[in-house]
Amino acid sequence: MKNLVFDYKRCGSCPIRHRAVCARCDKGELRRLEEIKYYRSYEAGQPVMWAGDEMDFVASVVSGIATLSQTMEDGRTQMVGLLLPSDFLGRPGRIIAPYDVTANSDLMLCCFRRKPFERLIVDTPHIGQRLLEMTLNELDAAREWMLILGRKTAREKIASLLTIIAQREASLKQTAPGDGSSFELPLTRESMADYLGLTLETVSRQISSLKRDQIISLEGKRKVVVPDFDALIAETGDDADGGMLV
Amino acid sequence: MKNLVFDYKRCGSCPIRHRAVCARCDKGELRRLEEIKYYRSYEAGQPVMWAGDEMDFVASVVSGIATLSQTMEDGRTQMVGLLLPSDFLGRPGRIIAPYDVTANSDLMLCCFRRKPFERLIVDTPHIGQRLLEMTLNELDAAREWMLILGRKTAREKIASLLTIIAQREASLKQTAPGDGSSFELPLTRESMADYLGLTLETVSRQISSLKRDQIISLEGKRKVVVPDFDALIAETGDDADGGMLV
DNA sequence: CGGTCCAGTTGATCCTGATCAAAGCGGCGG
DNA sequence: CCGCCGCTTTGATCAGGATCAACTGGACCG
Repeated sequence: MKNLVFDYKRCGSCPIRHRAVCARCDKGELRRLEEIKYYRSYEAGQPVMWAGDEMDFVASVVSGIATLSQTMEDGRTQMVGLLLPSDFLGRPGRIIAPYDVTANSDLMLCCFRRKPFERLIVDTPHIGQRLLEMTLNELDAAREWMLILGRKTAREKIASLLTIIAQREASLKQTAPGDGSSFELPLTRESMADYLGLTLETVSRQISSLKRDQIISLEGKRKVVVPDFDALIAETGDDADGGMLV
Repeated sequence: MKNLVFDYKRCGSCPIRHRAVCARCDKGELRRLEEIKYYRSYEAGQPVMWAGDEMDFVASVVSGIATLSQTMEDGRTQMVGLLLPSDFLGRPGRIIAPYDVTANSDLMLCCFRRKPFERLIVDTPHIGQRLLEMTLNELDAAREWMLILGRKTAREKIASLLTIIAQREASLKQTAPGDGSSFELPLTRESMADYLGLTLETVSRQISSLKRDQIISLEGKRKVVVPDFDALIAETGDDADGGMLV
């Protein structure tokens, strides 16, 4: 989750400053990337792929939000991944999508055709290493998320989610979230509920409660203002320095 | 989680048939592995490392059970990883342990010193690729686990855990779990509770309930017999073929 | 044999978050 | 302007699992 400072000079030819593949790529590698690259856009709510579909590309999120989720037969759903701009989607070496992927807002993907991308990984070990690093980061985030799902109260869950989003939005702008910081909530109440293993009513109530206790305030429905960031972190149940800063 | 058929012939010089590094290693690579390898054993209950410790090795589980877990300040704990024999522990490229690691039964690790192991990865791309594949498997397991934690009832959680353990034990023996199969439960009620985000009382009650409904029976405290495996799977809430078979 | 310890079981009660229901609030098209 | 729709908020009630507490049974030991 730690922010990667993109190497703009060296990555000039890659329009999205792709986290996985640009920072250390030479001219030839960038040319090969350009050759297998194309863009796709999706409207809010549109499915990108269903679990079980064949994946013919891997991709990087240029703008918008995508979610990974699992659904049970009776309709219960759990979000298992949240992809913000610069996040990576797809798994080299896997052909079948393991989860439903949905555009949660208007979404632009920078896609790379899977087969030649896999060849590129084999030829270019540092790309493989970067993918391993990113996958380990995702694994850490997933395990942090497991603690949230398994052991936190509804209020702590909401505070944790707000903290995570604030930190990720800040890291995209290369800053740290501080007092008075504000950010757009890119999720509906229902998506937040699917993220946290709650119902949308409980999400709404807990947000109202945090508002009542002056931990946050809302401008409109979606913009969140955090007057005292440490106060928000205190509500997550984590100790001040550990946990969420992965 | 799919079982890897070890290449015994080529890995003869690696006593543990290490999943990560043996299957495609040549003589020179195996020699380098031997040079940086050593064994460590731990008693049941003994900590292997704490979150925040410096890790000077990566390792493979030879025998016994290890768990990864996170603990909140007030003592609530969530298990985030369960390592059975042949599973891999550690993260090339990371120096600080992200979670507590505990020996949950007598445990034997085959360790590799971290620094030279990382060098070996750089020199030997197929090891890096194998690590990426294993990490993706762990990520899939973590996300399956998130669905369990976030959306399943206590009874479904227990059934899911039993299914997972049955499948992993079976895969170590290169078989598939079937009707009448039985296995050792390697976890106490409390560990099961930490795995599933429940209390140990609830775990005990749900196991009793499954016993009462003839879904399982127990021999002693730890040996579980499953007369009808499909009936157990039906209790997990997953559809028959998807989900758990990752 | 009795005593202690520990993992597990079972019971009674409580509380958090789910469920069911209704109403508020923009935004948008006619 | 109205009516409709999607999203959100709030209220009333319910229930699943947590909590607190007592008890069982086996292993170990003097």
